[in-house]
Amino acid sequence: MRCGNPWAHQRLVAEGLRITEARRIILNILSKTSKHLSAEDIYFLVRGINPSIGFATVYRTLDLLTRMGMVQKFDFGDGKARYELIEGSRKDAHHHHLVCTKCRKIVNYTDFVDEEKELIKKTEDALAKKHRFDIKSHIIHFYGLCETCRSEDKNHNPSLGKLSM
Amino acid sequence: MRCGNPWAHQRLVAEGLRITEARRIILNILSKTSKHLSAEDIYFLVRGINPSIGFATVYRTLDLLTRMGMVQKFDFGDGKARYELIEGSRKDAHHHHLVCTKCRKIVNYTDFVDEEKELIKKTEDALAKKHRFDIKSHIIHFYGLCETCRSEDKNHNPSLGKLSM
DNA sequence: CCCCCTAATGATAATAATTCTCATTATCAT
DNA sequence: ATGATAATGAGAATTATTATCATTAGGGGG
Ligand SMILES: [Mn+2]
Ligand SMILES: [Mn+2]
Ligand SMILES: [Zn+2]
Ligand SMILES: [Zn+2]
Repeated sequence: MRCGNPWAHQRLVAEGLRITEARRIILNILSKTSKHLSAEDIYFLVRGINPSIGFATVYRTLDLLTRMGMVQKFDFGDGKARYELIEGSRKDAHHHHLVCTKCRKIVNYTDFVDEEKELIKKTEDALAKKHRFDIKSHIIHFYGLCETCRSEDKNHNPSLGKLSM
Repeated sequence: MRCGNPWAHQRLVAEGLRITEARRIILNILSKTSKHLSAEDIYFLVRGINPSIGFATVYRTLDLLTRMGMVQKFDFGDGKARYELIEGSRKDAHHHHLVCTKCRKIVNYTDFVDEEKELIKKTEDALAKKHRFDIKSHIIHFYGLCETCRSEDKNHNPSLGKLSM
């Protein structure tokens, strides 16, 4: 059972879980992208490789990997969840997000993580002590308008746009 | 048209929107709590005050207030959105969240915002410049186990619990 | 205070994402 | 290779949220 991802393979085996084709394919897809794929996105990519794999299995697998802590599930404000493999499998490190509220573009950023990392760590420790939490992870999202959407807005901007119902 | 919230009242009027009973009630509910209410939670509270108000109006109002920037919509990982009034109406300031992934308890924290605020600001500025974004808001969530859930876990913890499918 | 325009609403149907069910299949320890 | 059973595929079911549309009520002008 050749698997492109020895790290992920081991984690599954360590939990007594089986290495199935669906899991292999999904892990491969996730490890090859830095995009933020929805379950449906992943389903279509999976079915391009093996059309016999079902949608439910994609959901089940994403949920499993999320519960195992190998995948992080995000909500960026459109109706659907997005998934991303966590460091350990892909080599690029933990990062935060910049989200355009208009066109839904998502930017991963790892800049400034030096200072940021330090403060996050400090905050985590202090919060853990103060609120008696065992902190496992965090999510940091900045929301705004990307360059494109910002300039588009400058033109036709009647106060606040279509706000009424 | 007495309204418990002059600030909110003005914002609505300024946009040419009507001050309806549903809006008044919902704004009042939101301004009286620091909980993280779902649309359904709010619907039941609303109907305790005026049972003739419909669920759709609750959704519409929450969406309107969110688009106006008076309410922030959150996803804490359970299937439903949660809503919180933004500073300006309630007097307590912007805050971040600590979420227990087991019992779903949510803690608002405003501790450490001094250092945090500074870094957030710095990060925002740097990101705005680097990625040409006009940043409007951010969300910071820490996930982990609260004290209760942590100690419960210590007892019966077969490796990783019910992980399989 | 009354009228009128129309934004806003209530009831309910419709959507869309996600989860569940159950018969069948495939993984893997033996 | 075989058996126990974890995992799957297909599709039904569930659930949160949104759309539709006839009716109501907010509020400016008289
Ligand atoms: Mn990312
Ligand atoms: Mn909060
Ligand atoms: Zn954009
Ligand atoms: Zn807890």
